[in-house]
Amino acid sequence: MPELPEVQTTADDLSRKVVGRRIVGFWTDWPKVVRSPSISLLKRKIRGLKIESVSRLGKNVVISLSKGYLLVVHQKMTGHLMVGKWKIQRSGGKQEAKNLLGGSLDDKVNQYIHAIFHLDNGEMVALSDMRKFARIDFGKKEKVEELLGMQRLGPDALDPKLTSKKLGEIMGSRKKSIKQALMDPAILAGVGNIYADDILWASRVHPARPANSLGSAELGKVLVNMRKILKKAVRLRGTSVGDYRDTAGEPGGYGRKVLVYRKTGEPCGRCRTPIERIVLRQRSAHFCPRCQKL
DNA sequence: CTATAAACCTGCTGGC
DNA sequence: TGCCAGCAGGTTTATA
Repeated sequence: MPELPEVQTTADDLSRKVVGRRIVGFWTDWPKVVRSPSISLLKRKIRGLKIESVSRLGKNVVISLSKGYLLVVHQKMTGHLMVGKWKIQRSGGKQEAKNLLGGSLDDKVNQYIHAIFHLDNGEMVALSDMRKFARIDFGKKEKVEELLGMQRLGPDALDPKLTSKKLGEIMGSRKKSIKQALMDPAILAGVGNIYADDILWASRVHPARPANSLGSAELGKVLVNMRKILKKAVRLRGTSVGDYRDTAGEPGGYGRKVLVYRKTGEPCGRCRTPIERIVLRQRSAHFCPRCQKL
């Protein structure tokens, strides 16, 4: 599941691999993947635009194009962008993307390719997404930014301007649990289930604590651990607990470093107490019942 | 305004 | 072995 570190890895890879290239075509077999505008408009307007830069905002991959256009991809749960060369084959009602470059871009990933941007050097940027939740927005910079603004995105989790005072302001009025608040993109952008559990474990804060019940010292710890853990995960090129892959189809390295996520019953790394799992608003949360008191 | 639930999807797991 | 309910989770949309 791509969270901030996975999306950062994707954006960095794309920066290295496709900046300077021109987009010459677009293909999809899943019309819903394009949220805005219409597919025909996207196909017509994107042709010939040059990729100028790639960055990340929250969990969005933001691709700046020439002539003031912007392409925003949200990979949601199982989506990942890859760079390579594929051939789309149709057999019966099924179509299959076959990788022509070899390497780690195996068939398991390729069979879920639902959108392809063709580049002027013959390479492609492909969006593989088993569960078809990913979404693409395209348009003039102002228009897409307005669209992103509609999400009322909170500050980015790695925004250097985010102080513990500001975090206190954001959390102080929230009655929902600290874990839900950390994961709510309208409050804070970039943190998902895996890192939220690890950040709270490192901060010794119980995930079900109301956000507005945390003291300033606790919020300070949450901020420090959030930065430490997210930056470490970026260095390790993300987590592959689910089926996240980088743009070359390789898994991330944080998976082996996960502290508590999906470690129910395993000993806590600090006190050996078995890790517990609870359900918070239909989502699982993992924590140490001894280190993280309510 | 806040908060919650359902919807979007499909592969995998576990129970029978 | 096969079927099927239930689970996984980021975000949007609908509802209270």
